[in-house]
Amino acid sequence: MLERTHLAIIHEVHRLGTLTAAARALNLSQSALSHAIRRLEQQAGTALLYKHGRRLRFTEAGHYLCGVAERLLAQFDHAETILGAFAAGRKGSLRIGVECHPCHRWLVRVVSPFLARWPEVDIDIRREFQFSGIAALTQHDIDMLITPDPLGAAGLCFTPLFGYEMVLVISRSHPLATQQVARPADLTEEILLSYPVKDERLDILSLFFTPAQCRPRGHKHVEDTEILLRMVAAGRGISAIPDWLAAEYLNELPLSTLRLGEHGLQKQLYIGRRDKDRPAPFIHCFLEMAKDIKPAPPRAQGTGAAPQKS
Amino acid sequence: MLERTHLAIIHEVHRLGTLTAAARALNLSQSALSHAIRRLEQQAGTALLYKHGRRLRFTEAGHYLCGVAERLLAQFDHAETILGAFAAGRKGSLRIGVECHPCHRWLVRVVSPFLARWPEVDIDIRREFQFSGIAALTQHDIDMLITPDPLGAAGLCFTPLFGYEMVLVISRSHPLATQQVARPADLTEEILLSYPVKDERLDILSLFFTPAQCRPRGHKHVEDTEILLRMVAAGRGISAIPDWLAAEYLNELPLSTLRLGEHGLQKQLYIGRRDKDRPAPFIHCFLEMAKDIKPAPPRAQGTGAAPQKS
DNA sequence: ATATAATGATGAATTTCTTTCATAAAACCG
DNA sequence: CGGTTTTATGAAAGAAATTCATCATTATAT
Repeated sequence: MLERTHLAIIHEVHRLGTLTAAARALNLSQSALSHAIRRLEQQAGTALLYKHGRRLRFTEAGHYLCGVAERLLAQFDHAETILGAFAAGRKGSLRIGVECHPCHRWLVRVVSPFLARWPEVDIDIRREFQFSGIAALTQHDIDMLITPDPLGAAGLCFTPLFGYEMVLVISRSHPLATQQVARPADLTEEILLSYPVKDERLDILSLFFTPAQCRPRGHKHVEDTEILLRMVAAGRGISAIPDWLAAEYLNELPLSTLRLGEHGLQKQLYIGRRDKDRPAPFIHCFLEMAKDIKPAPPRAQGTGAAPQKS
Repeated sequence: MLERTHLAIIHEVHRLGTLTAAARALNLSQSALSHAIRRLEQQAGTALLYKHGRRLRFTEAGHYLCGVAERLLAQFDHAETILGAFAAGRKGSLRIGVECHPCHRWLVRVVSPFLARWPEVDIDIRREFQFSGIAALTQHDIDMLITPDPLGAAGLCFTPLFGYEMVLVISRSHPLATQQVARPADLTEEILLSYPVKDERLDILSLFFTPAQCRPRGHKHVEDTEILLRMVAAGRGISAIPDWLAAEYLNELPLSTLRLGEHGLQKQLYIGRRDKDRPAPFIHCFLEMAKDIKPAPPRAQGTGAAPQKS
């Protein structure tokens, strides 16, 4: 079997001209190389070197192997370099699961500086999970999960990122626009617009309507935040989004925000990872950077995570 | 050090899913693979596999190595195939030295069928040598030498190919054209046209003029046979070429041929090779094919090697 | 020419590395 | 739960590579 060591020997003999020099370069004895070449020749069934004077010359087969050696050794070296980058934690991939649809804009602001700092790390953001984000994290389908619902699961740990309040957004021309607080009973004739997520994962349903044992008249899924809010502004429905996201659009669109119930629908965003396996350094770094970046965009600095009253 | 065996193990584990199956495929025990992977991981400084249930899954680094393995193993396999072709004597290169300028046309007729029969053998024909063809053969610069002058040298053996006679070619309108035999003294006013070869390698000089202690009036070098003979036909000079080569042109050009001296200048073409190293099968084959093909071209079949009388 | 240095080849002894064996631990399945 | 499948591990055995000592050959210098 042709091995890497054989290629290394062939290569050094070619480079340095003599067995003795090649042996020095490889930290081996001349005898070791001589034996190794002889073994290889026997296995290959063909001579690779022949004596010319007291030097060695390559046969055709040997010359061919020389070329192979040069190419393959370079690939081995490269592979080991990359492996070293993996080992040093410089290289890797970070698969981030996001169970919080409107978080996209915030996430982009975390990811950009991260990618600059870790040029060898690939980021992959996933929003769809076969079962749940928690399961995906446990099963190594993702490496981090950003979620407002840190369901306890063995081997996972969650770090809080920031608190926020889910607020109701309605058109500024809506009859309720003058109110501060919305109650479920006020909204039974409305069309609810939401991201395309299962009902049980919509807080406005599970934490607002369902406890009051009522539902909105209709429910439509909208993928894009911008479109969703334009539909709300046009009076085509109502929606519930984080306060900081609403703040971004209040100047641009004719919208009003109302608190959902007496105390508001307070939420907290968490970032979770597997506790068991010692995380790569860049995972730690991502966590730190995520904690530092608040949801408010730069132009609205100072708004912070404080609930936004309508 | 990353070795081929490591790549093979990684590859099989990836292909078959379990260590046990991979071990079967590699004719090793499951334990051997487990130890080998563990050693590799320690050297690399990073995990490559981790347990998921009772199966194994690849880490990112492991996945990367998987890709490397696929590429490199294919290259190893290919290299071994080629090496096998070298060993079996199917592949190689045949560097043929030719010390007989006019032999080119004959050589082409040997090489063509040879190349068809040995598709993996490269042929290289060389006419220029640093010192001599014999030296080139001895020093492994060429593998075979076609020469009319088989100077004995240790470790070489020569096989006769065919005999021929060097004949004088002159214009049909030359005063001597009616003669059968030319003598040196008849030609002292002529211009000798020859291939660009050192004087001592020109038989007409060393074996015809010099013994008679005379020389032609002039001597010019011409590279191409066709041009050389057209110049002769035009009365611009005389030349000496093999009888079989002259025969090819007698119908096309107004030439006459004369015997050089009483008994003619009889020559024999030999093919030489190094005796010491057991030759590759295709070298043997080339030798056999060369022996079978006579200098007369197909359209003049039957002329054979018999000396051609003018 | 002859001595000297350089180089490769070789066989036996040694060392190192790999592989196996036996067994444990964990996980899946009915 | 018990049986089966799968990986992990330590010790022993086996295989393979390496070294040591030495010889043969060739080139170089005296």
